Amino acid sequence: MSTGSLSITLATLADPTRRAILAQLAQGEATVTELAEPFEISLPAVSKHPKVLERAHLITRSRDAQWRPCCLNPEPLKDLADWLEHYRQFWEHSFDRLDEYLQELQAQESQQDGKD
Amino acid sequence: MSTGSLSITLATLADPTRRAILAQLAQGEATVTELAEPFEISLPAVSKHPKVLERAHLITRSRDAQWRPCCLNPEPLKDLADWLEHYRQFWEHSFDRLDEYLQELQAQESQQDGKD
DNA sequence: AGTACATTTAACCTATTAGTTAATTAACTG
DNA sequence: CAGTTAATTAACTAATAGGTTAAATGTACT
Repeated sequence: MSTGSLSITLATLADPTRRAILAQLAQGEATVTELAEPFEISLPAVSKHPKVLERAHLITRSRDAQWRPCCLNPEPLKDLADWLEHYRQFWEHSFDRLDEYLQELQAQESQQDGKD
Repeated sequence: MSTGSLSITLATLADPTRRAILAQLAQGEATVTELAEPFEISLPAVSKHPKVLERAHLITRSRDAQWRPCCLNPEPLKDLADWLEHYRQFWEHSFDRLDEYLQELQAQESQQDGKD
């Protein structure tokens, strides 16, 4: 995956309204008006978000008469997850390292206890 | 984790320079000058990124004389990974579901074949 | 004290973003 | 065909981001 599309994915997901829209679409397809319902902002404001999500390939849209149902597309999320995997070791092993450190500390203290 | 900090994490990661810096820090601590080395932009421009990364808690910084070594902090990445998990089913089961759907379709057709 | 190095701050510029209201397009319905 | 509903476009605004160059700060070395 290109650096560029990862940047676009992340920038698109950075907006909480868009993440809320994605969460709603995780429950199934929805039209713009349906998506707009939970928000207090104007309809044109909401309407811009599917466009942004579509440009980032996070959703796809079809046409059903005057409705434009939106559908979640998980591929960019998978790409993001793949990128994140490179860093997993850093959060998974940090407890181990803390643990190691504490054990080391205890070992030193025990040595001192023996000495004094 | 709050919606706000996820937004900050994502917005911070959306910049490719900052992701490159994180990748560099995955190899170990580095100073601003060291971090700047691979980039063509000015030093003050680079210098702004650690500030942003620090605000997002993606790095921590210490002080060693006139150097300010940066160190990766994986917590926000873990939070992001946790958020992403909610969507994993969509990319992992998407083939399965297509498969299921096709099987369902075939089953219905078989029923109809039986009836008619 | 004076110089050199690492980093940041200040002041500025430009592009982009997310919102607004008003107007427009497109499709169905009576 | 007239009216209604769904969605978008247009024109504008305010805030923010990421870069620039020049100046300032902090620390070490001699």
